[in-house]
Amino acid sequence: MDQQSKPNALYSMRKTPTQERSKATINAILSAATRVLLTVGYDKASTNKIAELAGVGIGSLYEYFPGKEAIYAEVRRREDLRLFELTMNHSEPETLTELVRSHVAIYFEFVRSNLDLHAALINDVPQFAVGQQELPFYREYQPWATAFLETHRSELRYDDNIAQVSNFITRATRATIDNYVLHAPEQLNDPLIEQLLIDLLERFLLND
Amino acid sequence: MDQQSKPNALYSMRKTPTQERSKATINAILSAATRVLLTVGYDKASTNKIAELAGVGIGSLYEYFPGKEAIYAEVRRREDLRLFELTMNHSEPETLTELVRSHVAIYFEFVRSNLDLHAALINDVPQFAVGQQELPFYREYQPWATAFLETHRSELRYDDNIAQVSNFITRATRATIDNYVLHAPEQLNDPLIEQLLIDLLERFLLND
DNA sequence: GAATTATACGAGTTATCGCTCGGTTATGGT
DNA sequence: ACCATAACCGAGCGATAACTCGTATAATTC
Repeated sequence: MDQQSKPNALYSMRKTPTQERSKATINAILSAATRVLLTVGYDKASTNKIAELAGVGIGSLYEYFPGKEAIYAEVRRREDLRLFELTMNHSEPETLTELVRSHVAIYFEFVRSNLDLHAALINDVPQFAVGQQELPFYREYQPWATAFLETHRSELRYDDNIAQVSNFITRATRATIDNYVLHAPEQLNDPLIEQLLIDLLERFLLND
Repeated sequence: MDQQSKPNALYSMRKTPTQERSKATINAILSAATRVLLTVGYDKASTNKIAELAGVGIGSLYEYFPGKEAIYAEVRRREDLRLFELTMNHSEPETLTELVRSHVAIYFEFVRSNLDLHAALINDVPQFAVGQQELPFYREYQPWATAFLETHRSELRYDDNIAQVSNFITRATRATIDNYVLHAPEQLNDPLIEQLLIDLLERFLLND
């Protein structure tokens, strides 16, 4: 009864900060964690190292995070949130073609703008699938995209199972680009790849 | 001059075994490593634990592997090789449609047959992209697939950049299925998903 | 069957890690 | 001005990790 029994206590924060300086501390920790990840990798990153680089006492680190997993879960969550906002703040697309093109382009630009970090997040940082709350992007974007497809039903080849189709193309898009980030980052600058992906999605979706 | 200066000494084996019993030892280590991965995860897997479960002295383990990374690189390599053999030992496809269908089906079956292991390999085990030799599948399958597409050029929508197109669809296929393995494993049993992927690829490739 | 080489072993050394705990310092409310 | 509490601190403990090295045993060679 004494210990916290939240289901995913391992991956969420401990205290919720109220004052400004504590938020600054948390940011310093997350920023240092990012730098450590890029220099020594997830495996050799330690809470001590992160705290030291952040200029923060190790005790303070444990005030806010139960461990290294939670820190990197938060780094990932914030990046994911950033992607979501980039995607949604863009001008509302009118047509399906517009949707596909702009969202693919946004994700390409997103990973290109900080390639090393995203490669490290995809490759090194475990995703704690079990018990962790879903990432913002999948949780928020998915219903939105499904609704969009619904309103464009007439143009679609698949007018059934729209939710699953929407899910499928979201996954395929992100997964394919992530694969290039990891295994062939140099090709991300080749416009052909982006063109191929857009083609792939349009041909699949559109009732030509 | 004394120390080995192989570029990727970290991820390859030390001694190459000649006798039968040493091969058995290596197999025991790899098998134990797999079991440890599935029970405690990559992070908490240790060489000591692996050796103990394998019924092998810790000294013996270090005769063959420079560390935990190398062990899991080898586990991954062998699984990848198995996939390659499954794919290539299948009856030679005649048409593009046949190629797409059978290879997609083979990969679906491959991951379904040992879901936990593949999820762990994808999620937990770093891929040591830098300095590590490419995996067998990508190295061997890719040229073969490209050649196949070349001989079916007439049916293709893209008759240019065939190598890149071949590369692209291979990556997209694997990446998409892997994404389901990680984030929505239950849907792998839904025939709709497999159908969507086949559709996606055929529409993209074929000059209808 | 002796010499050589390959294989196996595991106690022990060294390093680092995660994390606590007792305590100090800063902030905001009243 | 005072107090409650939020934030910060870091020495140090216990656990566990990676990895070595001297030694013992099995296999192979000639």
